[in-house]
Amino acid sequence: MSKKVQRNPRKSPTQARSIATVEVILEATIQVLITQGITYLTCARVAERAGVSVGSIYQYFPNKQALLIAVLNRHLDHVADVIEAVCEEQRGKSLDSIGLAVTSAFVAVKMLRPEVSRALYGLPSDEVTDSIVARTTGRSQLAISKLLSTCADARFNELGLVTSIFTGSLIGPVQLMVTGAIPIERVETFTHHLTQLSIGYLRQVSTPYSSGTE
Amino acid sequence: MSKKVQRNPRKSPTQARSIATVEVILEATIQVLITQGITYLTCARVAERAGVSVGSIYQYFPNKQALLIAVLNRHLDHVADVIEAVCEEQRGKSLDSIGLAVTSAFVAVKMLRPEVSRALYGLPSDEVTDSIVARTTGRSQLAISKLLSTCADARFNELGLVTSIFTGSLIGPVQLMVTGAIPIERVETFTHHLTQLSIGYLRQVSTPYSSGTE
Amino acid sequence: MSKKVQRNPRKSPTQARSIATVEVILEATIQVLITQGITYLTCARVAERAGVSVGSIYQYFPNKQALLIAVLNRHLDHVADVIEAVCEEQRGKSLDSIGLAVTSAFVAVKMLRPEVSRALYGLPSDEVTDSIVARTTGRSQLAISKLLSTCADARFNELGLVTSIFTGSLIGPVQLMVTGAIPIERVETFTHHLTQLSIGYLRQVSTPYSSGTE
Amino acid sequence: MSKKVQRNPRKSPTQARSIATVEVILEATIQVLITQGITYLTCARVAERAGVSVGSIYQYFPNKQALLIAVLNRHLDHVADVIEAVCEEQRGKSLDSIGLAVTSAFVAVKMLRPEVSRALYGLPSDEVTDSIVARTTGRSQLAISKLLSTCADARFNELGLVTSIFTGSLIGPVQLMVTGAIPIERVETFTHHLTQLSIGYLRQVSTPYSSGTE
DNA sequence: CATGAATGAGGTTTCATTCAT
DNA sequence: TATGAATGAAACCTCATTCAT
Repeated sequence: MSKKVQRNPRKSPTQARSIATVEVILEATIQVLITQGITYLTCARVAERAGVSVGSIYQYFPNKQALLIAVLNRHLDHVADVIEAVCEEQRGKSLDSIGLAVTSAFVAVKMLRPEVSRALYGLPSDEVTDSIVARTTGRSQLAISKLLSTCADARFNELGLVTSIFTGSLIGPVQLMVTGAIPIERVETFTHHLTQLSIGYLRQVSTPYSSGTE
Repeated sequence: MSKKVQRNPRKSPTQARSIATVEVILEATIQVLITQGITYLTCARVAERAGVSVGSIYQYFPNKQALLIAVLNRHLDHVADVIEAVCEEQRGKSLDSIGLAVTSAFVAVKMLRPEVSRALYGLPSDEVTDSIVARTTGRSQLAISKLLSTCADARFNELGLVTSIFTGSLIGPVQLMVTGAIPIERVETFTHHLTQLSIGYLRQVSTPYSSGTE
Repeated sequence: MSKKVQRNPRKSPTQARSIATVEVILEATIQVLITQGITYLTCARVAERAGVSVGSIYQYFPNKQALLIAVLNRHLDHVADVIEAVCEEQRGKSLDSIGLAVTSAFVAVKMLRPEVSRALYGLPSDEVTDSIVARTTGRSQLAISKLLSTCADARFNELGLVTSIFTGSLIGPVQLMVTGAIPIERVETFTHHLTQLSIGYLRQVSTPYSSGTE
Repeated sequence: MSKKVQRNPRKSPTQARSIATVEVILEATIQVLITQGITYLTCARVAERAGVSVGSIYQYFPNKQALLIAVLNRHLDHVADVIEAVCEEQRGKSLDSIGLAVTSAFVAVKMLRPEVSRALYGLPSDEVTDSIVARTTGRSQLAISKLLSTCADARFNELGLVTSIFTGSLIGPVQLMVTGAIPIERVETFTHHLTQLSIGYLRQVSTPYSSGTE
């Protein structure tokens, strides 16, 4: 962890066995993170959980941090992928439609494997993790920002700030849910409220607009 | 060195010095956290920064974890104190007043020393830190929940969920600001937007109500 | 060994206990080197031999290589010290006197603890050890070079080359003796021969010279 | 891939290829030694440099140490071969002729590939390498010793010691040259001086002798 | 009480060697 | 035979914690 920061996997896994091993290692990392926490995330434990030897970890990852980076990248890239997809799909739709779609998508993707989301939220921040978060958050915000500017029935000043607050406002509540502070059975109501939160906000900070007729 | 021949001090000087030392150590912990990050938070570094010996840390704290606990408790308790105070002050006021006051107070207290807030957000979560966060979040939510039920012009169903989402929705954006993702110079506009976010939400999920007529 | 090359001891040992510990560690390093060889020179073994814990080694040496560097520096600096001293003492003397004195001094200092000399000759060369050898060899050669130019009864062209070959010619035979290839009981005869070797050479490559009268 | 259908090769091609592979591996070992040093001499690096797989190394060498042994043996055996040859050729010649021939031969063979000589000088000594050095040095010394006893114009007491010092005195200066401490451009002058060194010595420790008269 | 030297468990990482394909 | 993925023993190094001074 740290000092010599190297980010690339040592060997690009070309063979089938290699790919499987990498997969197994990454999943084991997540499982250790979920069940024991970052404090107990050691190479030995990951290897044991993965059913491989420590050496195999180092065949594919230059150091322990690289494992975390890989896991985090995967998860957050997936989130950004989903957000980008929904943004693409919502181009030119109404404010209400956009608010609902983005909010639902975000909740859904984070609740797909809530323990994973939770474990990754709990990671200690450092320069590397921060930069990954910044990169993927950037992707989402860019997509959302572009989407908002295509909104059929609203125009936004302060587009950057609005996007930040919009996305930011989803994070906190979702964090409360993945950590169990809000009971998971209430996802439906929760999502409904969150949608109202975002739509309410977007309405407040936009000027209504009718594209064609008026 | 010399025999301790000191009588009748107002406060036991020992104790006064102790308190000062504890203070120095805690502040050093925060500084190391801010400047080097949790990865580099070692007892030796804290001692050096504090200008005391490692041994002295163990005079006042049973172990390293206790340092973090103390720092986190202090910070979050302070936040909860501020929230409780504002809740007390806002009893019976209007929804708009409450939304504005709570939001502003939260932003203000987190932005008092943004680097500290940032450093503490970045702490790895484990059972201990989670329980501290839960406890202090609980305090705030309880106060807010009670406050909302005194609101002069609105009534809330789902009070628990509303409180959770209300407070949760503040956390994300504030995190973006303390991490610098939203420029700090824009606190004013930011607070304004955040207020609109919360008030907008609270309106959506409440039923209007006029205390007088009925 | 290698990569992060750091050369300074972490802590300058000020207290008596510290100095003693450093001494014990250095001597243990030499002993392990002598009895087991560089292949088996591990921090654990040094610590065990020194009767301290591994941690104590790292209190005073940033890494394993630093241990070797310290030991090598000490030994070679001592050799250079001795050579410099004898050179000082021989200023202006005759070629025969100089040849005898320098040769004897070199043999004597290397044979003081032949096992140590042997162990250090056997160290794998790398950039760091090479630079230490270069530095201390440089000291000796500079001193000898200056000395030769004060010789009462001879003048040298090619002073640099002569100095190199003169000193170089001592190294090989001495190495044979410290490694046991030449029996140690024969030091006397050995030194005598070596003296003849050097004096013979110096005569061949110098022009006789009488300082005053002629 | 395709079935091996190859019949009646002159030499078993397998064997021919084997020999080539061994050669490639040994040369790769030398190259890694020269360019990276013993610290970085790993089987993986040798394999990469040789353009074969790690497994192939183990096809031909039982372990890593065997690689080094093979390389060292080859080099030092070649040196001994050359010395033996020159000794054979010089039988019965004069002291001057012998001194010149042996010295020149030694310098020449070590300077054939100075980087190789240098790299091998830098090997850490252990029982195995020491025994190889001892064996090959022994061969040279035996040859030289026999040669000296055939010298046309000189007789030596202490033949063993003289041989040791004679050969030993060549090693040091040559080491200075292969390491670059003496500039390589000066080989000519260097060899001349070294010859004077050895001849001078041999004269000093011998009694002149004229084969004819008695 | 304060100090900081000493400890050693535990984590990270390397790499010679094996073996299924 | 050749390959290179997998192994795991063993080395390095850190740092929370203790304790003699």
